[in-house]
Amino acid sequence: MEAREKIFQAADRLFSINGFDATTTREIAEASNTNKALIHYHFKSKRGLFQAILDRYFDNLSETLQRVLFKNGATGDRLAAVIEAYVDFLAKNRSYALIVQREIAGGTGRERIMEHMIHNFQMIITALRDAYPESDYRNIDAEQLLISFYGMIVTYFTYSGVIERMLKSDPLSQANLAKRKEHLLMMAQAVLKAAG
Amino acid sequence: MEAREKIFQAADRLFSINGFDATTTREIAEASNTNKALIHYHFKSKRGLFQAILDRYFDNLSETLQRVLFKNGATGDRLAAVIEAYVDFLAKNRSYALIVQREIAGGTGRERIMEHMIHNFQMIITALRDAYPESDYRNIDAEQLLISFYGMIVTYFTYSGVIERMLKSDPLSQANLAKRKEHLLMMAQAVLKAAG
Amino acid sequence: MEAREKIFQAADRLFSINGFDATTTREIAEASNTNKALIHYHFKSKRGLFQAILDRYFDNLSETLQRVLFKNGATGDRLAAVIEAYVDFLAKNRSYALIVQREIAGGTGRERIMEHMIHNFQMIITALRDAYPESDYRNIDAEQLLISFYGMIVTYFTYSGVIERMLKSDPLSQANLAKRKEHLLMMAQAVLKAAG
Amino acid sequence: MEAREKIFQAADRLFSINGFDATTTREIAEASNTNKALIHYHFKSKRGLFQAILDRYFDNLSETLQRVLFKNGATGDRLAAVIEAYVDFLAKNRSYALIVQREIAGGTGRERIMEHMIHNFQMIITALRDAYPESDYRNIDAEQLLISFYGMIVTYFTYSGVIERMLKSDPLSQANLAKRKEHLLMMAQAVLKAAG
DNA sequence: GATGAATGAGTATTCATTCAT
DNA sequence: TATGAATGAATACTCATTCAT
Repeated sequence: MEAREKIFQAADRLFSINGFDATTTREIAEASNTNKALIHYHFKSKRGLFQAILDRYFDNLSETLQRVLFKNGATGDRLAAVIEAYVDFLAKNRSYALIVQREIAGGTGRERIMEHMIHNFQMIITALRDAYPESDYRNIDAEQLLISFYGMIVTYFTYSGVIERMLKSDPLSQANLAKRKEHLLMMAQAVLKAAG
Repeated sequence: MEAREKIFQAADRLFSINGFDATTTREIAEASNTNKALIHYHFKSKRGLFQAILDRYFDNLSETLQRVLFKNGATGDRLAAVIEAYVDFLAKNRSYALIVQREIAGGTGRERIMEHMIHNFQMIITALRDAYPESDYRNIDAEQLLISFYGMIVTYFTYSGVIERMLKSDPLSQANLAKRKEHLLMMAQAVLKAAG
Repeated sequence: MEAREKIFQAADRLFSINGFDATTTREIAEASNTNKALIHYHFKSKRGLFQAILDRYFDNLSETLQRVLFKNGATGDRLAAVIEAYVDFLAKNRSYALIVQREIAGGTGRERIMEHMIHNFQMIITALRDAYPESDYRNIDAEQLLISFYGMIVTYFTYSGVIERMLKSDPLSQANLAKRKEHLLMMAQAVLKAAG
Repeated sequence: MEAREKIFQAADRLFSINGFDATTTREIAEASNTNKALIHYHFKSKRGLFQAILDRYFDNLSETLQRVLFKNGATGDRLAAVIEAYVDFLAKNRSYALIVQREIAGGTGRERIMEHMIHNFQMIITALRDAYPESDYRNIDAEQLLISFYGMIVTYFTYSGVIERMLKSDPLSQANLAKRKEHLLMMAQAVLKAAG
């Protein structure tokens, strides 16, 4: 593997475990078997490296969402598809949720993350609204619903440490992920039925 | 106000804004109109100060939950009461959610927070289960439900920056908080109805 | 015991073990079951406390030497008496040698110690010279001899850690001290005989 | 000169003058025309720098002793050779005696120094014993003799401040060093004669 | 691309000392 | 006498970044 990519991956892992501030360039250099100066050669600065990591995640996530959102289908189907896609994305990109969760709470990278976030959220809302005639689910407040489902999904990953102790098994195992998805879909059906 | 308490409050504010690592003892000393040495005199270390802040929050939260959980009432009523109490607690203690969210993602203080968290979660689950005869809501998976509602509630506060831009108004205003509560109660009713 | 004396003794012990710089007023306060402010009340400053300890030692040592030096007797007897008295003094005041050895090598207290030292040395030389007619031991260089015997005596105490490992028994036991004295007296006789 | 060596030499000088604790990294950085961070880059820590200095001294001393000890010759010649070599070493390495004297009295670095010391002492004893038939000097206690001569030699250097005032001339001048050596050799002859 | 050396600015922490009571 | 609280100055050490090769 190229040095640039080795640095990238070591940093991704360390940032997700210890956060941006608590991760040092020396640690990244050691973990990637390179040296501090090379990090600056490839990424200009520690923050530049961090941004590169975030950008890659957001590119992948946007792409994933777009692929899923603009298929035709009923509101319920679209909602289900987004839920599944989001869960799969977070399961595959373990570091993403941890990094974002920390950074959104405050920090230098907050603004950039918020922009991505808002962009994605609005894309989702547009897609969902687009799927149902105003008349059908007039009681549904799309923003509130989005926050709720986003919260339900993402919390499962950011609190996986706590959840592991509650469930007494790995929350990210195939079985437990399937169970979580099932629960989320049940929630979606329940709310649509109630609002219909 | 005593110096100890001035330090405590300044630190609480700064930690919640910038996180533990990005907050310096110099900043805390300046913000509290004291000096760095006094922080160590009263709290032994920067981390000791952080723990003192967390401990106070967890004491308050535990007390709040206990007051609300063990009133009599139907399952739905208890669930509604917990939701309201949690939202109120987070609204009153703005820093808490931000601090915990960051720390739970990883870092030196994670273990201690996780213990508190699990303790509270199990207390809630026990109280809810205790409220409904096994037969009534046999389809409800209490752990999944807890994660979901916890996620719905807490995300509203930790993502308040994003939400503010979506709603184009302050998510923590009385009006918006009331709206959020209403939504959460609607979700609770929907899921209970679906599972009943 | 009075607080003043408790501080004095705790400080004597700690200074001799770790040296002046490496001993903190907090340690002294804890070891003496008092508090830092009281040290300053009784001794003005950390250095004042140190000086008080040194002064007490030098007072005792001067007195001891004076008692022994100005008895009548032959040169050899006087030399033997000084050797014995010095060894006994160092054996009884374990901290003294350690403190002086460190301080004489350099440090803020050096000047004061050197003054005491020179005063004692000159007193000894005067007494020894006074004891023998210029003609008897005209080959003896009193200063050189003094340095030699002082070195032989004091090194046994300051290097007691090393010596313990060489002898495989406690250098400060009665038996070993007696052996050391015997050796020193043998050295004294040898040199006087050679110079006579 | 390289920065590493500049730091090394400045530190050697400062440690010998003021001791380990009273010497600050800032002083070392200034005296060596470098900066504090570079000290840690090259020596990991202040103590690491100190150890490096000690290690170099002990390497040189061991080598010096070995060169001198295992030449053939009578007991008296070997003793004389060791005395001369030791005096020359201390005269050339002014800092060594001061640093060791202080550290041997106690502190964090004591153990390491004691090990070197014991190693050298045992090497000397072995060499001396090896040089005389058991029968010749059966009254000589080699350990006591070693302590005595070590004390006579080293004290001349560690107390050079006091001695200067007594002699009223520089104890480290060529003339005074020669005089000291002469005295030490006289002592050696006297004791061998007495014990023979 | 890669790397050892170098650096200014910063960190948490500790210190002896003082003050008010 | 005794003590808890307070403080300015200092400490060892670490950091991200730059530079020369």
